[in-house]
Amino acid sequence: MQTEADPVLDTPSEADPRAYLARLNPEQRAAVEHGMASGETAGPLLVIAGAGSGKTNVLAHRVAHLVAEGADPASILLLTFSRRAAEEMARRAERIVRQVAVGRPRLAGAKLAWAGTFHSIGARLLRDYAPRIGLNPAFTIHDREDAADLLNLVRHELGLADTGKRFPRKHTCLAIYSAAVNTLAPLGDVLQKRYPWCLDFEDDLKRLFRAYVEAKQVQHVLDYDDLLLYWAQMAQVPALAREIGARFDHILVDEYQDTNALQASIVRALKPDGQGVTVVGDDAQSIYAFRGATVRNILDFPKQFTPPARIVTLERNYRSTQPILAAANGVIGGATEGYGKSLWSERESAERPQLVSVRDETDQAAFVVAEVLARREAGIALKAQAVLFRTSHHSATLEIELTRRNIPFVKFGGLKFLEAAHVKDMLAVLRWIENPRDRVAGFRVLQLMPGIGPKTAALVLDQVAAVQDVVMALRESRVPAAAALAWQDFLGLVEALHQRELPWPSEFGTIEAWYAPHLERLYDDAAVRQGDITQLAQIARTYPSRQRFLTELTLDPPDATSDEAGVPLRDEDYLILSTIHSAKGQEWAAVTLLNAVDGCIPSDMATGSPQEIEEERRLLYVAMTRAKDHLQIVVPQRFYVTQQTGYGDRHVYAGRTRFIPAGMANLFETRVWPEAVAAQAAPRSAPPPEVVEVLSKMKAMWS
DNA sequence: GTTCATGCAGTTTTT
DNA sequence: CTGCATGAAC
Repeated sequence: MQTEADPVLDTPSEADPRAYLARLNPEQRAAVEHGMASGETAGPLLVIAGAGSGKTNVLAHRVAHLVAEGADPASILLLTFSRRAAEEMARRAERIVRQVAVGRPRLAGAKLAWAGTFHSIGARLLRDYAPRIGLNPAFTIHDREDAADLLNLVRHELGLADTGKRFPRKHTCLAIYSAAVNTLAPLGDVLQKRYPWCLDFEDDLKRLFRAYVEAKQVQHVLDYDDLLLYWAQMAQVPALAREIGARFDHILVDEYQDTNALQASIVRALKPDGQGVTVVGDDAQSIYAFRGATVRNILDFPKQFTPPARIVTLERNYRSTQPILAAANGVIGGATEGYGKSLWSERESAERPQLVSVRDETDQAAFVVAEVLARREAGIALKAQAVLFRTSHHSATLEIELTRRNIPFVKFGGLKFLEAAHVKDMLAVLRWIENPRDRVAGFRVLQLMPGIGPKTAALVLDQVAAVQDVVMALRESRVPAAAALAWQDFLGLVEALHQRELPWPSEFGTIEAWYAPHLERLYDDAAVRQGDITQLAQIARTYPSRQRFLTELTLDPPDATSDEAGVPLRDEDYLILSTIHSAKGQEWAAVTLLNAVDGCIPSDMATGSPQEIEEERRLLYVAMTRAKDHLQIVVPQRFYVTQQTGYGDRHVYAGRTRFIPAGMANLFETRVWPEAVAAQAAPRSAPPPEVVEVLSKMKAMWS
């Protein structure tokens, strides 16, 4: 995995303790030193950091500089978009501080205690302050699937499932709920704007959400949105806001363009005058509106304060060649609103980005494989190459081809390890032990046993919910005769776990042993799944406690999947496949973008409003600006319609993405692949027959 | 009450 | 292709 360039690593430690500042360009240095001249106070600061402009580096330097100049590292709150970004930032800042620390023991062991995502910091603060706001500090956290399951349970209890009309599905309900919470908008507005087909259900949805909130509270469960919402509510209480605000002298927020109204309100509540607040972002890279993020946060940030926040703009790009930037600037140039800026680079190159026409997705996959291998021959490791796409399934054909050709790859985005049923089973057991009121977890665990279905499970859970002593309640529960044997086994497990006979992580093994026969019975491919559980056990061992394991795994799940072989070893070379969203903040020597056609980018799911289309434009911009030296944009001419039998040839023709109109063609080198076939231009009715490697096999027989 | 077979509908991006 | 609801058989 490549991340943004890290000049710190390349520079030997110097004699001058502030030599690190000399490595920065004037704008970067202004951002790093803002508000730190003697007698000055650090007012609010907005850093508009174009793609590849050394944003991570500037933030890390600013944190380091703060510490070097006397700030307490424990009083610095660093909010990032992913935990990976937080770790990277902390690592760099601590490294710079160590360089300065010679003869200053206070600095030597400086650790950034409060660096993380909004959600993980929220979880930590809420555990701290839980007693003060009537929350149980042992709350468990529901991921999206769990939250949807709970909504579903509540929906059935309210009888909304059988109204005759088709009620929105559980994931849709959750999406609506989440949108309302994160944008701080009334339900009616959300429905009107984003879910007009659900308008008829407004009253039912309100009822559902009220019951959902109540259920979460009774069960001591928080969902993702609650981590922000409760934090924000806490910050609305003046005394608590002062107390929490005072813990942090400095608040720095990365990727500010992708924060939502709720997150902005938290920062504002903690630091109403903006003192000590630094936000960094790039409005041109705002790609999370679907999650409630609003580019208004960054556009309106300066004028929230009097006097307004200072703005520093970083336009010098250290990543890409000038021709790549020219093309990216061209794409974003069509945007309607934003902080005007134009990236420039001193990295000259004669190579323009390529626009490659291929016949269909099969040819696209073949093209990518050929080019990737050619570049590897030329000395560019697979890890330094990435294939990006708008939606997870766009890479399906390519994945098959890569597997067939034995080319290792890791895919980011899309299906998650934690969504596999057997992994969820194991986690549900742990969560239910941690929090016996967690009904979704209990419901799942109980139904693992043969003879126990929804009715019995619900009855048992009712009994457990009513009392303090869970083990006792379970022992007294009656289960059908068919389940008797499994039930005794289960009681043994629960008793052992509740008495904390086994310290973490050895209790994981106990649960694994209990689960093994159920796994065997429930799934045909138990062996493969057992492998995942072993992997989960490995992960479990790296956490100090069950609670930390559950919390951090939920908030920061492993995000890469490859094929069944599991994630390749660290020292192996592998190609990167990633959704554009998951590629944020990263860079590669060579980037190939798939399916650059209307319908894919912009996704035909997202052409409803001009704002949505603009977000798709920025998505293309983000993809293009990940490339350092080589950029290829592939345009398949037609797509075969899926779900037809055999060699059916129903297909649709697609046009090149509207964000690269004909007028921009001079910014690219246009190519057709494969070249020879283009000359014949013979239309075909079926995908090309696969060429079987017979010749080499013949030879191999005798070697 | 549980489990299994059948049919129908939906289908992006993620903390 | 998958998830979800429904109804029949255990």
